[in-house]
Formats: sequence, structure tokens, C-alpha cells
Amino acid sequence: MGRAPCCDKNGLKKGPWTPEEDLMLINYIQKHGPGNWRNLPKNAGLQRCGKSCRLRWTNYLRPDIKRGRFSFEEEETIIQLHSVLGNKWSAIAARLPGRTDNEIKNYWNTHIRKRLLRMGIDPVTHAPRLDFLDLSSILASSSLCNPSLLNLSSLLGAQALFNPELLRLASTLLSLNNKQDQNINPELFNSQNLQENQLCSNQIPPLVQPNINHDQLQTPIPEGFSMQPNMTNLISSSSTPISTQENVNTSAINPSSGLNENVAVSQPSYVDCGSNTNNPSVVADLPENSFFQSLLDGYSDKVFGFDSVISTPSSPTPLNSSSTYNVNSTSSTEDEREISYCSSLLKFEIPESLDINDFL
DNA sequence: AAAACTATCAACCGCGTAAGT
DNA sequence: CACTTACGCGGTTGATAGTTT
Repeated sequence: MGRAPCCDKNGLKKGPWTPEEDLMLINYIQKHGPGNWRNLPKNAGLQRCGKSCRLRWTNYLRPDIKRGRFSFEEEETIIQLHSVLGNKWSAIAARLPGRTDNEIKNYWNTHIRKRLLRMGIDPVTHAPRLDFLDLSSILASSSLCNPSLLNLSSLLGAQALFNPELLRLASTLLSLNNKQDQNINPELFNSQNLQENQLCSNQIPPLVQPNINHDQLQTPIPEGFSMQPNMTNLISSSSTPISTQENVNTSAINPSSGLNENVAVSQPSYVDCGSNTNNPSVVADLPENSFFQSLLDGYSDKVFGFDSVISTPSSPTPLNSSSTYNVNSTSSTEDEREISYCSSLLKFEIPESLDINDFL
């Protein structure tokens, strides 16, 4: 089936719109309303195709368009929605009054995407990219909590940073080290056994999964934990699989847009991880001297270039929301946004049914 | 001062699809 | 059911402004 051209392009103007053309379009739409874009240019006396007119109106001339810099809240909303919807710019724009899909798409590609990359976060999967981190440093700091890993970190050395299999092993070991911190069946975490088991196993989940479908995230987490999906790639361990789909209330999908009406977009957390009245959960600060803390220290040092921006023992501020940093929505710097986003990224939740003290 | 480089964003292009015939 | 039309979407381009060398 051949596709008919949207309009006869012979003699039609292209390129930037002039103020006169804008005025003609505005005047026409004010009189007749938008729509029937095919005939609109002819009726309005414009030498443009209907498509161009529609684009000019929806992206620039519409009176309800909000212009200017994106606020912190808007940016956070975009990131959260993108983690759920992907590149569905129109669906994201529908949640941001006054912003167009084109504007959001541009802002994503020119600002947010780059910032996520700088932070070592894959902008497609929203998962941390361990290949961007200095893993040997992380391993070393983690070894302070678990001397049994010390030899392993030096054993892995710099080459590990470029070997996907070793990266996976390191990731698994780190996650298991975390478990050991939590006194969960230490026998399982004999580093030698792990090394043998993991090296002989092809069942290690990929550490970095480009273009991953969120539905396919099956990274296990300790039973009873509710982990942010973007953490699941960073911290993989055994037992209970989790799908990010579980973290999204799918009860009210908009049939026309396919957009989940209940997606939490105003929460400061990265994605609403199922905290609801039926399943109350608490947000935990990262335990001192834990794997998380050492990872964060390494992460902040190596990726962000500043020290201990996340909650530290000397900082009374909990690591649980963007409000931690009291970011001014209009004057926040790129760095502040990175910090805040990172804090959201690394937040995790523990169900109340679990005694947190058991893990600290 | 000027060339080279980079960032930004308006606009275009092609495709998918719903609605109409 | 086949085909056409119109619209909307997402990816990409290119002009321009700003910055660096």
C-alpha cells in the first residue's frame, strides 16, 4: 500500500516560521479552532503543509505552553516517568502541564541523558552502570568490612574492570558481602565457594543489560526486601526474584494511552516501590559501615567527584528523598540535581514486618 | 578577532495506526 | 475486507547561539 503524501509539497515553505506566519496561524486557530490540519494552511493563507502547521501550533504557539527552564520537580517527574514509560514522550508530556513532548524529548537528550551518563546510570535502563565505576576501589572499601574479600579485590585487579564475566562475579560477590553484613547464613558466602560456583555457572545475571525491558528484570533480592528496580542490577543476589512490574500498580491502565494512571510521579523516590496501606513500609537509612555505605562512598568519590554526599554518620539527614537537600526548584544546579537524583536512586525500603535491627 | 567546537532546540521526516469510505 | 486519509509520535537534522582555543 503506497502512502499518500501528507500534502502537496511543491511550493510549500519549509524552515523556521516568521512572526507573520505565526500571526496568521494564531488568528486562524482563534477563529476556527485547531484541527483539519490538511486544509488549514490553504484556508489560513499559509504556504505550509498541515503537518508543519500542527507542529508549530502544538509545540510553540499554543497559549498554554509553559516556557523556560524545567524545574527540579519537572525534571524528577520526567526521570521517574521515563523509567516506567521509556521514550513515550507524549505520555510523559501528558503528565507535565504546559510542556510538549518535543520539549521534553529535547531536554532529555541534551540535559538529563547526559547527566545520568555522568552519574554512571544507564539512561535507557535507569540501572547503575558498574562498568563506569572503579570496581577495585569499591571492592577494596568493601573489604574493610569483609577482609576475606581483600585478596579477591587485588586478585581481580584493573583487568576486571574490562572483563564482563569478572564484573558479574564482582557484583555478585559484593551483593553477597552485603548479605554477610546482615548476618544471613554466612556459610553461603565463603568467597572461595562463590568464586568456584560463579565461575562455573552460566546462570549469573548480566550486570549491564542495555535496552532491557523492565518486565524482564528478574534480579533477585533478599527475601522481605523491597528494592528499587534500578538498584536490582547493582545488587544481585540469590533467592527471591523481583520484577519491577510488581512495583507498579497496574490496576488502572488508560486504554487510550496505555499509561498507568496510578504511576506515582510526585513522589520524591525514584519509583514508587509498592508502599501502600496494605503493605506498609518504612524507608531505611543506609546502615553505617555497611556495604551500602562503602559502595556509596566509592560511588560518590569516583563518579560524582565529591565526598560523602549521601547520608553519612556525621550527617543527621536521612537518605530518603530529594527534599533531603532542600533543592530550590528554580535555582538548583546540575550538581545538586545529580545529588538529589542519586539519593532517590539509592533509596530502598524495608517492610515493617522485618525488624530492621536484625540487619544493622 | 576569528576559527573551531559544542550545546540547544525548532522543525522535518518517516512510520504506525485509527477512522473513514 | 481493502484501501485511503489524517493525525500523532519518536527519531533525526540543521540552523543558530554560545563557548573555547
